[in-house]
Amino acid sequence: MHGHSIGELSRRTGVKVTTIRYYEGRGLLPDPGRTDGGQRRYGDAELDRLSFIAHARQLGFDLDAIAELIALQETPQAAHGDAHRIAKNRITEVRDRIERLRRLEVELVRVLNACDGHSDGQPCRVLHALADHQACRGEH
Amino acid sequence: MHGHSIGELSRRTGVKVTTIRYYEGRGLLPDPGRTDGGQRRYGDAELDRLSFIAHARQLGFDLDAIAELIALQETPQAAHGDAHRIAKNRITEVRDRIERLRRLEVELVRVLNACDGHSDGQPCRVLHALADHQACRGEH
DNA sequence: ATACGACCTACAGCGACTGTAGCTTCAAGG
DNA sequence: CCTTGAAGCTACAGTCGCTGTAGGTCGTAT
Repeated sequence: MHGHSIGELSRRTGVKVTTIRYYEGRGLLPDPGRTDGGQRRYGDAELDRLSFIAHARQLGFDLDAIAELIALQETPQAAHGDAHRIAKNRITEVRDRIERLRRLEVELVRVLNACDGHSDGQPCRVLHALADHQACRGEH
Repeated sequence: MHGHSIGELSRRTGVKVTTIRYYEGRGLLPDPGRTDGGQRRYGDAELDRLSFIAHARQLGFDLDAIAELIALQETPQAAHGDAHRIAKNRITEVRDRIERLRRLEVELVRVLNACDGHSDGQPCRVLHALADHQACRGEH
């Protein structure tokens, strides 16, 4: 038997078996060869491509962006502009997300500090602070 | 006619009409009164609760956590511990997320810098850098 | 009385998987 | 060669938090 089984690909890339099949359904992986019994057998090219996908996913690219990047890989010349654009978009997204999360953190700390945790019998002021949107005007 | 229509609640809270009905289905809002014709009519208590939910959602609490916070509001005494725990968990989540995004940003910049964008005819090195998981060991 | 916007229910779809049910196949040990 | 058990197969439902659609009804102003 030559070729890697789907389980072996899974072990080597950390991508779950069901997810690999899902990627195939989405067109990110080609229909691999099959054994007589109908089980998938992969070559090293598929392993490389799956590693690429896994890494790009960890970097937060969505599957459409990854499909586009794969298409660029297949036409190596003149792909710089597109690849750079996709990567730059992603960096911008990440920076925006960080900025928003930082403001969130500030406000969550404010909410938590609204109550000292000791005024027994009184409603917790955290709950009140959560209801109060006035205090965080412009933060989100 | 007394009571607010669902559209009025929507306008006042910024929560879409369909979303308000969805919250009702999820048990976050009570079954409100209805007109003879079957349209929902809300009081101020529902408006307040919806504002609470909207604000908590903006802070990234999931609907289960919000349901728990609402339950705490209804039993004001001794709710401090729970409310603080939920809020602290959220802060921890947000900080983790920021940390991971920061590492992501560093690596995305590395990926983008892998190619100067000018070596025409050669495959773009951004694509290679995306495939190469070795260079970012331990980063994610 | 009519027009028209707002409302109603019920259900399908999104993204990126995950989990389940109920099978079949492969590879190793006896 | 035969059995066993892990690994594989398909197909479809469920996750989360909505959003959108279809096809109808209601409320209010003129």
